[in-house]
Amino acid sequence: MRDTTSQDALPALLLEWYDVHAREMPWRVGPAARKAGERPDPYRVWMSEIMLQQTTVATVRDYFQRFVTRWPSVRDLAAAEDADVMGEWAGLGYYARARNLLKCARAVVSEHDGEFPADHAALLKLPGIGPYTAAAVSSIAFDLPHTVLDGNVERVMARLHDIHTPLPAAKPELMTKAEALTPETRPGDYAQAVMDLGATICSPKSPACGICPWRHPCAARAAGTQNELPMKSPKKAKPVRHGTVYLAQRADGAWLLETRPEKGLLGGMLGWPGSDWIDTAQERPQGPPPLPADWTEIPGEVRHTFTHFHLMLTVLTAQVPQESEPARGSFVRRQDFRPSDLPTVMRKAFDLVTN
DNA sequence: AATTCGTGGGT
DNA sequence: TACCCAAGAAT
Repeated sequence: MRDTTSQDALPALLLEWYDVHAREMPWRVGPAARKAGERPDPYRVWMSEIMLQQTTVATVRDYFQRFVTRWPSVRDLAAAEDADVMGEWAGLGYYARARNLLKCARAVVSEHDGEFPADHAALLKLPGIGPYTAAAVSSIAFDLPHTVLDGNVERVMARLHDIHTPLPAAKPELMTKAEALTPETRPGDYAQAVMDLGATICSPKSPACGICPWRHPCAARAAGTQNELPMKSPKKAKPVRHGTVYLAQRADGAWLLETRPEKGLLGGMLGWPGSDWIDTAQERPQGPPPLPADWTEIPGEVRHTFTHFHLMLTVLTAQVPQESEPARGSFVRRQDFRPSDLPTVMRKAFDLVTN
């Protein structure tokens, strides 16, 4: 039997589902409380959206709690030291987000009197806020009818309309479809509802079509193509790169660390001095050590995969005298050093040396 | 417009 | 093991 659901009925169907099945999150005001007039704190909504970029909810929860506990307001965050914010972000990845997080907080204080603008265009101008996040903050925090297009919405729209154009080429078309469905009433709940649907029902693998509020109007389900959508352009293979890092410990126990340059991989993060990382060289790149010492190679190596390459790191370590003068980096006393301040690949090197 | 930018968990 | 995937932005 052909579906007779009107397109106009889709938002209401989804909101009805969301009223019952909304996921609970520390930054979210649930549908019942929102109906009672409660609004989420724009600072917390913004913080969560930045953290959630390409990152799972499960991973974000703990980071979010630590950040808002340590910096409860945008003014607190704007006043923070760069190194403290980068250290707290360590392990979450995509470190440009942390650098822009600080820039954005400071811009909100200096240019917007410490209040996030509700205006979509004004949000777009802030560091680290792109089309998705501007729509998410304006809709979720201010209940304005803007359309979020994230990976969930792309998948839901591709299936709902049985669109076979591969991503990312399909994005404009998917955005048009998503905009056509965005309601004027409860746009904030609707935005969160589509994403919840994509995360819990219309999942990438084995979607639970039988319990989906949109199962009747879904074109992919009718065609049986839901498991193949969305189509994606083939991705390139990852090359292997090699490098060397040097872990020097001073007589008093201090470790030799350096803050990486602002731009590029792991920009602004703490790390061990070392060589450049280069593609499959026959000989391992060693570079010059940060200071002359009796360097010992640690058996085994650090293997780590980034977004676009695999890395194999040789780890060298040395005990050096108290009066050492390194050519690079500076010694950090043990009580000032938390391994959790390191990005994961650097923490792996530390673990290899200390375990 | 194609690349660059992390990480952990699931399969 | 290897690949996929997650509330993308900047360049």
